[in-house]
Amino acid sequence: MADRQTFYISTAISYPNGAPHIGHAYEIVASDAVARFKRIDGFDVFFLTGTDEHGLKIQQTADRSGTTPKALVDEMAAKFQAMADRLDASYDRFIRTTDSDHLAATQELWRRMEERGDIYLSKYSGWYSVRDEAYYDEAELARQPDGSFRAPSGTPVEWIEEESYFFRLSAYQDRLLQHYEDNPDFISPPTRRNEIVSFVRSGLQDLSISRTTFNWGLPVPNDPRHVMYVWVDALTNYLTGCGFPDETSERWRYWPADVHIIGKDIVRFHTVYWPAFLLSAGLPLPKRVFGHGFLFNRGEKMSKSVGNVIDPFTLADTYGVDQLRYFFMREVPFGQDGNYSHEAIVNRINADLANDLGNLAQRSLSMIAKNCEAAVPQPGAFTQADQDMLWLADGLPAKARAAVADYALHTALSEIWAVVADANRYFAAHEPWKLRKDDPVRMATVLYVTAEVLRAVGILAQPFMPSSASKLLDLLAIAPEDRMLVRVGPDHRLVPGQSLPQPQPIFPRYIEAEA
RNA sequence: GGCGGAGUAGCUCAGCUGGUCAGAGCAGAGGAAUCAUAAUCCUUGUGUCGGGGGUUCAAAUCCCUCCUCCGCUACCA
Repeated sequence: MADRQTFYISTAISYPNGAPHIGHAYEIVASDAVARFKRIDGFDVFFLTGTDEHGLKIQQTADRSGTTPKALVDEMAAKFQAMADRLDASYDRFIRTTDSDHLAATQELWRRMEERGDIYLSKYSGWYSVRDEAYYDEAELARQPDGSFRAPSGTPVEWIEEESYFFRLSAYQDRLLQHYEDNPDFISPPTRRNEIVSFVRSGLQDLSISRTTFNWGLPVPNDPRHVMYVWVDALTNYLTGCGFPDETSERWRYWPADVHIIGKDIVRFHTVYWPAFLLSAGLPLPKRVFGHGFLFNRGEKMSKSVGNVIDPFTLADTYGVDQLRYFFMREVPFGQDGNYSHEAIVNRINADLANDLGNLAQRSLSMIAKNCEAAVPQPGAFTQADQDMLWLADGLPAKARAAVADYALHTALSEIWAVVADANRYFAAHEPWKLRKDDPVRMATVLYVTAEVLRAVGILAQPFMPSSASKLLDLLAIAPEDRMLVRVGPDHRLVPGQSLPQPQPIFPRYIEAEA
């Protein structure tokens, strides 16, 4: 156990200012698939997700709702966690930035950056729109006839000066560029890397990292007038999750993270600010940051006004958790934007799951149940065709590993389903239903080979569709300890004579409800 | 404006460092089979590989240019 290689993966922590939506669902499902994949590949995995609960907006929302920030985030965090559970996310910790150990971790990170001389007190000033709750650059403003300025949104702005602590981000430009250079995979996919490199090359300004205008946040060490602002607080969750600053914690072995899975909109914070903070604090940097794309509803961004906001719980209820997970990961190349629609989801469910895999399992296993005394058949000598089919299945772990190493989850699934398609062709070509009378040994061989393919596919499918894959492996009487990736292949074939349970359909077709 | 990415069959896209690269899946059409969740299998694409020019024996694949779309261009989580 202690010798196993660790793998630490995190999602971004969600800002629970509104209900969880499909974007949150997408991110956690994809991250979960990677976490599960690594587990069945023998890694000692730590999978972190959670909520980012401080900040002005939470405070304002709470004020508007006549509640307290803490009561609000307690309620909202529970929803996010419920979504993670509903989607079968196998997180090891659900972290909340209001957790007590997070205060200790964040203040310690602050102290270390301060010790390094990277934090100083100054004034944060700028054109502020009260109505937009945002600062604007002078270049963005429009001058009015009376000499005043307006924000791009048309709202009035005023010049505000506020005392703030700053982080000396400007000092890290060269070190960051060097790090990008030395670690080409640090930012993925490459298009995001290009953007960040270009951004950092253009020069970095110091970063305001505290606020005095609201108090729903973590206090700055030794200066409680200030709360830590946004990123110092939020990003540090990745350290808190594995025990920081207690380096004797049993979870500290997971740091540095192998990957932070995040949306493409927050790549900069994770690939510029975060590594700069860590460099300043003298901590190792995460190995990789992966910015995934967004899912759009028929090409349109979700918005309340358009009325196309979809509740992840409703999706799970409508299509099934595994079906939804499969769709997310198969339909859109991870890292790119994609679309979803009812038609597209139904098509995947019926074509890939029910027809290709579900039906293959059903047709082969029911023949075994009826003609092989409900036990793994005893195969005869393998022909070249049998051998070829088995080799294709045996090759899946290597292909899937390569794809997952690049976070190409859609490619991994594509490889797996290519073998499913091959198995359907193999099955049809050898017509075991005709062999039943004139060549039972040959029939048993074809059924055996098909079952072996199903075993491999079932093992490979676990990270993506945990409960369905588990059912499939149950139908093959595969013991829990035999469901690791290393069990795929010639050394651990199905044992002839092993009795099998009565086959059950695994992937039902999605039937359109009558209008 | 600057930097970067993309434009390939109806749809979604593979095609890395030039020579089976003109492809896959889905959708559509025809056929076969009946073990199976009316599932499966086989057959079927005359696409100017965004336009134009160039390099080369040979270019979606390299260079130039034009058109269109998209991302980033700092303190919003």
